[in-house]
Amino acid sequence: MTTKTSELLSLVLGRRDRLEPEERTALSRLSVRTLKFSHGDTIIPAGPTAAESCLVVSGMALRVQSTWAGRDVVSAVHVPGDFVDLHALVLERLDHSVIAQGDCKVQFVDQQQLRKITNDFPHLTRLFWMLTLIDAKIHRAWLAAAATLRTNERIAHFLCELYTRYATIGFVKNGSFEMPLQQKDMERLFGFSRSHVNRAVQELRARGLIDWSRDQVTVHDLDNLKIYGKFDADYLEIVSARR
Amino acid sequence: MTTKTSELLSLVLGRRDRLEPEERTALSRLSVRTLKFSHGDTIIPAGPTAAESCLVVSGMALRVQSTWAGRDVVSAVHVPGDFVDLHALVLERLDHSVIAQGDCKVQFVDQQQLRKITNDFPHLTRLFWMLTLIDAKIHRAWLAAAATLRTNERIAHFLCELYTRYATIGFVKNGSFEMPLQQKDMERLFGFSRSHVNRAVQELRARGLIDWSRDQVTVHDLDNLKIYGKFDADYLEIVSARR
DNA sequence: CGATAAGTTGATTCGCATCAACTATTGTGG
DNA sequence: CCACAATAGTTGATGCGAATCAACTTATCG
Repeated sequence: MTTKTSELLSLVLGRRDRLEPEERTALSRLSVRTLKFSHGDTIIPAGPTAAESCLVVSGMALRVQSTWAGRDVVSAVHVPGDFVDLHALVLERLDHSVIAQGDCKVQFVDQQQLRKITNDFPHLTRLFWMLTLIDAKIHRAWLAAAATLRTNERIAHFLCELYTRYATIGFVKNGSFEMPLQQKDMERLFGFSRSHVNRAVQELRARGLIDWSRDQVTVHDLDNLKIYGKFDADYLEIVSARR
Repeated sequence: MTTKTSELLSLVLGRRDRLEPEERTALSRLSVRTLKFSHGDTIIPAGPTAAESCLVVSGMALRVQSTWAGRDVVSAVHVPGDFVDLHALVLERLDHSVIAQGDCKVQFVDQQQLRKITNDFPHLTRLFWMLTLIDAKIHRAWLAAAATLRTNERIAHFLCELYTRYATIGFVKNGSFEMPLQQKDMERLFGFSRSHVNRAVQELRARGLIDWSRDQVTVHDLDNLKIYGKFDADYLEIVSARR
């Protein structure tokens, strides 16, 4: 199933910078395959890089590192509009798998065509590059959080991040968003145990900051959640600029 | 002090891919300023991105996140040959400062000129991109380590990484390398307390894996250090390929 | 409506922070 | 060059945060 369009891509890049008409045309000429995955499916396996890069259309995709210890660790979460394995365009081996978290629709873009864009459109290339750099910023924010925050704060921080990312794509309604991750998944995200996560969540609830039922998170008091989780949205680079 | 050469840059990129003569020429035409810093100096401040990117020539540079909590966290260490803030070329705000760890020599490269390279040399651009992607891989490896390893293992893992990175630039002699970081610095790296780090180091010593005196680390048993620290060098992408 | 999975609660154990000496090393000025 | 100061490393005691194990309750789904 190959459709001749990638509106989504123009939209995503257009949020961060102005696109020239010919750039939009080039993007729309990319042939994409759209596939659906269900919970737990491997979208891209670790190892030698694939021939396609993928873009999340709906649902959530996780980057899962299989550590030597046998435990899986989630190193990134991706929401609609995120280009997940764009870096595979330049790297030889993927250090992680991409896994569907819940139902997930994904557009695959041929790497040859992307590479051609990097040959012909320097400005677009910089924007692609930027997307991977924002991922790196998020990694660093997580690292800083891991080194300085305790469970409760860490979870608050993460929820602020998700809230912000969902808000920019219009997925937050009345302070609530659909939550593809459950409490038990926090284990693979941060290495915290299930019961401990649960107690942390209860603490956040008790403070009147959030509610978190199975598949729905409601933020009651964003300002204080940010303070509690020591969250500063700067790192998400949600600004438009000439790049 | 502006010298008209950047041998180092050709060397660094040339390790990961074959460079065309005209690419080498373009790199060597970059004007660089070389500056020296001493321990604790700020090489690049956080905030609005600077007009230059920098390349470590000698010594060590750290990326330091100033978290909301007031505590500093090191999110990356950089050794000679590393392009530290290349990502500033595309981003608007730097999320961290770059700080000298011990004496440190750095080459500054003008961003305008780098940007021009991204306009004219797609292949070089992909290689620059790759450098930032390797940084991201290291971030992810650290995240996985943070979620799964305990102090002792974590330090072993980090020493394996440093060993490997130093080895590729010929800084390891008889299993020893000069260590710009002291035990007390591990606190800012991982969030571990000084005494706990110390006990971990002693454990590694007792196991006959390493020695770590003030400014020198000696790896006695690399194989077992890797096993102990669950280290797999794959993520450092020390391979040459067409990119 | 029973089966399964997610969430919740409690008890126990252990890793790591913290605080507080103390020792060894490096650096400094007289 | 030595004496002293400052810093890094080491050791011990104590308390807390988080893992672990086990039971139990609540949701979800066939």
